[in-house]
Amino acid sequence: MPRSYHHGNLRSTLVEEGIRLIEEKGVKALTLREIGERACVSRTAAYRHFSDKAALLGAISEAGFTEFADALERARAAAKGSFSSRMDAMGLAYLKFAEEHRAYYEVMFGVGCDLGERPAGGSKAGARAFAILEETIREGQATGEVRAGDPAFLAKVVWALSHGVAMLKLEIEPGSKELGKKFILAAAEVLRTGLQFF
Amino acid sequence: MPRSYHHGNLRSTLVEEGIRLIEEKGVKALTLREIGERACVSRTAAYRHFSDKAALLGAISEAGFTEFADALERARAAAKGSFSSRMDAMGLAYLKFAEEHRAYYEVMFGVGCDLGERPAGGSKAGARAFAILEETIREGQATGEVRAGDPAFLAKVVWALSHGVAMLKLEIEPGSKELGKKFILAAAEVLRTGLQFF
DNA sequence: ACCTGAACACCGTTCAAGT
DNA sequence: ACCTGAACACCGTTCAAGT
Repeated sequence: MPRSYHHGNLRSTLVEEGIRLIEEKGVKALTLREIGERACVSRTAAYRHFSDKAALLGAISEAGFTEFADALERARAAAKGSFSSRMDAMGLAYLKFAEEHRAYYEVMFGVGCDLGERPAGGSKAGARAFAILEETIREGQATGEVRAGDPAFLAKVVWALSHGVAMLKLEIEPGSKELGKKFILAAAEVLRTGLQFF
Repeated sequence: MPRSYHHGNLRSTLVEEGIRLIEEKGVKALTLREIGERACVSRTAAYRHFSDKAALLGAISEAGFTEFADALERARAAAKGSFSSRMDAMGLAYLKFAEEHRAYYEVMFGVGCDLGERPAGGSKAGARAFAILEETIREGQATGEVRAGDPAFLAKVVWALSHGVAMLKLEIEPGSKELGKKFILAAAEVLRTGLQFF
């Protein structure tokens, strides 16, 4: 049906078109004017649903964290073995997400913009992703594969290391799939073996 | 002396004023117009010395990497003991730099802009910083504190992990000095103990 | 060779006005 | 309640013109 004067679900449409645009042309090309045009709406219509361009970016970031948390959860569920196999699977899923959804990842982690939305703080889905990681570490502690200690702190270190590998892969060695895999496996091994010595 | 019509060293002045501006108001406030104004020059004068705004950002990034490499070198020279003490010192210096020169760090690693200049690729001082890290790892291998293997690859992993910790500190837990120290020491320990198991 | 000033094609954002 | 259109204050960049 042809859309009426009142769009109905403009908010979600703007987020979807924003994501599509960002994936096609990058963060810098993400302009309220073009998002509006793609949504067949005036370039100022977004201000009825978002206080700001930063707020729209925040919504896009939140959608990204939702997909991200889902990807981590799927990887963890698929690897039904030991702590180490789950860590490997989640690490590879992390890198794969950062590779395949570079634009998402950039918005989520503030690369290319300086919005207020932060990875762990403020994002509901980001907190969910973090909880998945924390739970995995807790399991590793239960089986004795990870030393005792605050799981939240250990999860933060793991996240930081994963982020570093993803960024290095993205910014220093783009395009090299094999090297990326080698990196994440090496980091996973460091985490596995190293965590016991904290 | 009052400056004449021909500035003389406009290029370096623009870089310096750019750095000052970015440290004061952040990456987003870095505009060619205000840089020009601060340098007491027209807003288009920069185009005589830089092809682009991205080129000026590249020069700022290069200056940042020079300071960064110097900081790492000082930390390494000051810690004249074992591999582990050097790793700790360099790790803390890394985090300190990211904290105290947030703006620099953001430009250097593409947070807040999408310029072509990349950490290891393209930056001369960045390559120097990397070489310092690689050399330290080489020494660790010589004394048996680090397992054998391609030092460049190990250095990349270490860099990635350090970057991750710095970013996490910057974006997830800003302001907490103690937590940051705890992080970098934990990561350093992971690296130390984990590197032997690669 | 180096710098300026006006001009152009973009932005985000505001606000009175339309439906 | 939701959307539009004109307007405003910004950008980066180009280019003929000045020194």
